[in-house]
Amino acid sequence: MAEKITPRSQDFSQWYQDIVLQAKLADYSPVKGCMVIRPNGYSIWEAIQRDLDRRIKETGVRNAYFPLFIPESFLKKEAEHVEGFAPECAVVTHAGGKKLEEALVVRPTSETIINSMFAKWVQSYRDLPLLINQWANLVRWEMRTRLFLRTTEFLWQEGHTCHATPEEAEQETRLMLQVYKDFSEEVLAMPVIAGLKTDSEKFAGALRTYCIEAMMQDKKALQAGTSHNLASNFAKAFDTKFLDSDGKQKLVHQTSWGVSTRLIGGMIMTHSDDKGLVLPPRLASTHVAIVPIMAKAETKAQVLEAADKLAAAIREKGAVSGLPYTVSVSVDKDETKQPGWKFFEYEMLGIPVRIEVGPRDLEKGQVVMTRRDIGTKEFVPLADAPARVCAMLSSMQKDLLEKARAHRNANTFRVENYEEFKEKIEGGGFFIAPFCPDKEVEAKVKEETKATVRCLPLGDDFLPIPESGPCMVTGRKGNNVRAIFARSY
RNA sequence: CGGGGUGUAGCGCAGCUUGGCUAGCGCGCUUCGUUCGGGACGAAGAGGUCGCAGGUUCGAAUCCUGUCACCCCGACCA
Repeated sequence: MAEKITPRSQDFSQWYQDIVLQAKLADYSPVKGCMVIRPNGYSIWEAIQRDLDRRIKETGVRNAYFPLFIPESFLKKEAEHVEGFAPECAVVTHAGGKKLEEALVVRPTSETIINSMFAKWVQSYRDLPLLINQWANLVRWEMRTRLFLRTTEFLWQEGHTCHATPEEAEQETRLMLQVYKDFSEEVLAMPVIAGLKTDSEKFAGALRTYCIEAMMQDKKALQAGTSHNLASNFAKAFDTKFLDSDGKQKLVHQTSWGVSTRLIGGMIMTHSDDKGLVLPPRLASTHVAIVPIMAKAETKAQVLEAADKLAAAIREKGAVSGLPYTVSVSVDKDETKQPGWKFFEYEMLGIPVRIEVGPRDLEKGQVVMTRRDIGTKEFVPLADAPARVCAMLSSMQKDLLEKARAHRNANTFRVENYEEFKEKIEGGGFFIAPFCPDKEVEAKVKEETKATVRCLPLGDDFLPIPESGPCMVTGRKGNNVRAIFARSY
């Protein structure tokens, strides 16, 4: 039984944790840093998988599966890669009752094990492009963990592709970035900024890393997905070559890209409120909860019948409404819980639409509908209810995105100089400024302000474009680009 | 690894400063009855090696020593 949620909005981490635990999305596991995903949480992941998998396949990518264990030597083949990942690897040294000849690393990402196979699969330019994706679990032994956002083991999708030319690889990298951006905004209703990571933030082993960055309600940034142009770095290490049409042996150009269960955390921190979870309809496994008011014995049968009929009518209407999902309706016939209790529970769980059907409504030929995010009650004639539900689901999906976008835009600022930035960063938000990316300068900014360059945004999108000017931090002129600075998760 | 905090019933906590009788409270759970349009009420019940180990004492949840675990903040990262 869910207890009343304790609003602890002054402490965003606690608030977030309350939502996760009380909406029964996840639990702490017996192993520190790992997470047990409960059915409520997993159904969100299933919705993400279903939709994103379709989008990925539409680009021509096919699913496959590679092993959990990676020989230690594979990881060491790409110098930058091993340096980046070695500290957070879990390593199996014993198995079958004895010490292993070669230790096995539990995959922190699969570039190496996949390249060991790609090297065999790719022979000719006719084998290219090779477009592979896998849904898998990973282990990264981080120092600090957070439910959904950074757990020791997590679920993700990782795509790995090989191309004949650098141009094709770059095109694929950008294509998948766009897939992520569209997915994030259309399905999670989470607006993101697509951009390029600076060298100090890029993936270990990549030529370039692109990312999508979202703003949470506490105005901190969350990296929600990445797409890497790996160039031939791994191809060199694994000798992944093909014979081109010009008769020459060439190294393939590769990409890799992924999003994880972190998206669930981001979605929660984007939409939820002190009453609990708020689920965008496209992620909900139940869209409509009908609560029949069954108190009076003489009207009970009539109310239940009306509720069942309404549920059927909504399902029917949903099927022809053009909504990109099957509208799922539940009728709560549990007589041991009072209606009020049910209302609070459905709010906690984030069910998008709640409908009350009671004897007084039936007399007037109406029902009471409540949208989770705005919470105002609406009296709707029974006959109009199915259409109204579909319209509500559709507008809720849109409104959540717009609300989050408005929040982000209202907290995105231009800054002119470093002093101004240092002052304003205390209030949180995104800060856009001309910047000349440089490892040491970025380290200094992080040290002094706890903020990092989240990305160098692509395109103009909504962003206020700073006048071309001197680098915000160093004051140097020339070669500056727009950068977004923020504190992040 | 550094800083802070917490371990007492399934969950949330009080009690500890200043040791004392049978360790309390709220929620939840069980049974019965009345309820039911925003978290119902009454009655009766079940549930505890007070994180663990050692010490001081006539007597320890309480004092001392050690130890373990977890949470939050930071460093690392998706």
